[in-house]
Amino acid sequence: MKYNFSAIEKKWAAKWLKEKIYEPDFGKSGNKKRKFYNLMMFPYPSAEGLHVGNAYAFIGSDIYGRFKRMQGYDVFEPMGLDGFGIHSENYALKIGTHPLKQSEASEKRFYGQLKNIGNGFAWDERLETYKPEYYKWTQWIFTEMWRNGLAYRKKQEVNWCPSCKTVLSDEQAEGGKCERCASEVVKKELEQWFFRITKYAGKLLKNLDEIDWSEKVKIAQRNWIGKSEGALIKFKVPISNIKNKEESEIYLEVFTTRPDTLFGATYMVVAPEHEIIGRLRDKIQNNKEVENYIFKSKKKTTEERIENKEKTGVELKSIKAINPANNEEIPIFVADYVLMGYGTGAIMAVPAHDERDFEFAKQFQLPVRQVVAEETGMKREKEERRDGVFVIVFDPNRQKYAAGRQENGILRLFSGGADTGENMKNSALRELSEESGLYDFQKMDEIGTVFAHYHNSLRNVNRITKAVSFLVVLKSGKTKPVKLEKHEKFTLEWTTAEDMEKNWEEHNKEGDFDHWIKFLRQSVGQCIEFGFDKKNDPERYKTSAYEGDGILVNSENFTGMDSEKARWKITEFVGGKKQTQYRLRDWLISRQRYWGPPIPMIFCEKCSVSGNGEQKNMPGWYTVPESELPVKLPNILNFRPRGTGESPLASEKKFYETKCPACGNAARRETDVSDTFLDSAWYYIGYLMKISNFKFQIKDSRFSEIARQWLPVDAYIGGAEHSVLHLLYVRFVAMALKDFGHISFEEPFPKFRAHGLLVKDGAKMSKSKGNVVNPDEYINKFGADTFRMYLMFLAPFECGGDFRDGGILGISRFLERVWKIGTQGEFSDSPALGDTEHLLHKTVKKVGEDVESLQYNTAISALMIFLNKFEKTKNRSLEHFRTFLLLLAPFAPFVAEELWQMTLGENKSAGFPGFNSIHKAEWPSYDAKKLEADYFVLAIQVNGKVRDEMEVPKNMPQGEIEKHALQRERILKFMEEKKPKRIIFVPGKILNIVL
RNA sequence: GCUGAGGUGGCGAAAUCGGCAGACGCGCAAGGUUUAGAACCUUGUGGGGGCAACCUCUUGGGAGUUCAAAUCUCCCCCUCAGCACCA
Repeated sequence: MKYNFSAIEKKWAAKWLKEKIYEPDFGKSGNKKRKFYNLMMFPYPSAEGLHVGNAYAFIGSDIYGRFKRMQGYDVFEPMGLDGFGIHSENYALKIGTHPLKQSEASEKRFYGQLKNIGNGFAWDERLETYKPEYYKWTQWIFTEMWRNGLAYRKKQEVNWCPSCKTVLSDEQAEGGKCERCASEVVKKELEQWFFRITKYAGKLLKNLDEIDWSEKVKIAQRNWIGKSEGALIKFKVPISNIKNKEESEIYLEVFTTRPDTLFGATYMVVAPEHEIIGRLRDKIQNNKEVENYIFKSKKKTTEERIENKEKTGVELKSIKAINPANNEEIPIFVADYVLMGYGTGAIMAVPAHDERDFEFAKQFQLPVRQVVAEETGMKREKEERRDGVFVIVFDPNRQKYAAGRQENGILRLFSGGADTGENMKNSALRELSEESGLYDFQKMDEIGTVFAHYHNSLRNVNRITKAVSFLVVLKSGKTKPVKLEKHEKFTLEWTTAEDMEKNWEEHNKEGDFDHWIKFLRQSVGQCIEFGFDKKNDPERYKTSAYEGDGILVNSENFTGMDSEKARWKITEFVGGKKQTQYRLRDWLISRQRYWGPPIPMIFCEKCSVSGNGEQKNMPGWYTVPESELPVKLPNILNFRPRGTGESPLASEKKFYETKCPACGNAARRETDVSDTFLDSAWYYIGYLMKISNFKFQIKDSRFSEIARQWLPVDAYIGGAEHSVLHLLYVRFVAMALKDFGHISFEEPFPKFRAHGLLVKDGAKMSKSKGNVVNPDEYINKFGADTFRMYLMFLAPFECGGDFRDGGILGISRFLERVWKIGTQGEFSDSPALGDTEHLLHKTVKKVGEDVESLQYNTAISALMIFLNKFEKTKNRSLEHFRTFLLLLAPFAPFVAEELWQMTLGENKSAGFPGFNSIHKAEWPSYDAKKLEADYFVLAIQVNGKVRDEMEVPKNMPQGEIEKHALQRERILKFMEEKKPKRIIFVPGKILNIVL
């Protein structure tokens, strides 16, 4: 009999559907099985048909579901179409049809394809997000958000996609490109609807620690939420010549994570959109220049901002701010490296300890004041506290640096203890002259301070030195006689920066020279910037800000304090307050498009004027009463996006004209539709409502009983590309619904796994490359079973795989062989057990464990290994084969079912009522005692190299094994008559004889 | 630049509480079968050396720990993915 996969697949698909073997036993009495909600991300029907990437994800998820079903769970594996939204609409526009008509075609096409991949879908519960009975509840969720203060309208600069002609959320405009069509996103000021997802930022972040998700998705969400802790600090901006006294006390508030660096704040920066600019317009001397700058920076596209990171800005002349720490007057700039959307839109700039501020300060020649000193070297016990100055000397004529060469070859910097009361600078110069004889200087600069831990070998003591460094540039190389103390034995030497660094690095045990290396590098950097050093590479010796923690300097009473401790102390000192800031912004929910659920809101002009409305701060706005939901999307002909910032519905008088629910006067419906991601933010609940064709309501007690039984989802599998889109929104909506009292859980997916990306010949599949795999083609040619197994055999499911045509033949051969052995193979009444039995038990264990951890590739390999052995077995056991079929069933459901039924034999009438599908059969178990054979092959090593192998009975004691091993000819040869020094024995694996 | 993942035969990949590297499959080669081809079956298949038994080298590169390293530690190189002035 030939393996006719298409006939087999057709037959069983129909039978399974008829017998409803994949329909769970919802809420029926007597259902004692544990439930298992196995969910996969439903597709959006935007293109020609089901993408092979979808098929890959669905098959991988289905294998897990089938495994769970065989383990005795009542598995619910629903499927539907996410057909509302821009992607489906864009596709309809592209091929020139109406989205409504297109959706009918897509349904046919997608469901047809989905039925061919061999998944155990519960088809009765399928749903489509664009059906009114579904989007009624999408709209209801919007009204609930509104009623609970989580939906609001606000005018704000938003992301606008000129190609899709609509606004986008931050999540959908990552990297300045539209998530859908990859067009450049521009900024536009528009009034829009938002969901207050930021209210849940803390919970969204915190719960991540408790849910079992792929780590990379958790990391992506953590980064996106972007928590940082810091302080809000107010800077006074004194304004003179103002008559109104209140007006003269203006404050500029900043958010900072480093209040400990406040004494180093030498200027401030506000974002171009900051309100203070408009407010002080008259007071800004150069307001024309400022306005010009603001205009230019607004015109910059995101791409320009990313590509050209050079800092630009303009000072707000004639107004100043007061640093509250030291009452110093500091300038204020407007610069677009400060973003309005984060913190307060204004910063205190600490160029010494922030890389961006440092860059800006260099460009505008603003003072850089160090206030945190790094600790270098290694902390030791019993350290002597010292103060010291260190000098780096550069001679522009020689283009070389000076150091003292000690007798032990180590170069040292000219240095000395800083005597109390003596001016640091003078002390440094005095030491330099005494030790080197140099005296003719043209420039001297303080480089910086560090706290250096090191061991002083001369005196054999450990030290912690507050080390201040200076750079001295010579006018000439003239010298006078040196005055050295007894212990100072060294001579002046001119050397290159590179040699000096190399010298220290060679001797740099435990970081003893770290501070000198740091001083040198910063000094060379300065010398290059001043134009003295013309030889060294500016890139290599680039100066930079120190952003780490350390010990405070130049900070009045806080000097000497740990920077971490000083954060809160200084905040307190200046009357600031602690603040937790998130990067996450509110979810922009409205879209100026046609194909989506109309936002169910009504605006009444009259109520707005008189200040009436459902929400105090938003007069004139009313929700559509629940009894009137859904607000149906009208079937209009002119559905093309306008690009005016308004939806096509805004031209439909019949649609938008309505009456105010409060006062009864003429009012206008909202004409924007909601974001597609809201449709998919609750679909896992929708599948359960579909049981009653949406007659259950989310608030319904009958529904909550079903929901209690079936939610949350037990296993969710999908693509990592939705890490911060769908997967964040869906968690937020669940949290909100829980707080409103509609559901009892706050995390909808306690377990989520991201599958890998399927590529073709090493490249991402894309239409432009023409390397898109059409699943139908392969299913027609090889059958769904082969196709499924091939996809899963490529690589670990969570890594993705590379689709190469050649490999599919391997699986095709494998299933042909399974078929052959099942239909033509002879089974014995008195089967030989032995090795085959051991291997079978091993295979049951391996396949079960691998499927549980989604390592399908190695599970399939184990099945192949078993088949290879089974083919060679003489008296085959039918029971063995049928156990093998059970293991194969999740991967190749059709052929496994066919052979299972075929080999049922007399069991066919063994009292099973109805249809006894393999997919409802029990997953086999293994006997731990039968996992191992009675003997094993031991590798014998001599000095770690394998030299021989020996068959050893399972229970032979170590002593006896050694005795045998040491008698073997090959081993004796490699031992060369030496005595073993040590023998290492790893049971079942290795015996290593060390000579 | 930052973060995450990764680098193993001609290819997809196995092996990670350190214990025989390359399982399984593709491809390739030889043989069988066939009028011929396809399909199928058998055997072989990391590199170098040797008629052979066998020896030797090999997990991106370099050092280290160990009886033993793809696996642990340090340094460096490369690839992919995500983020990108987040104060």
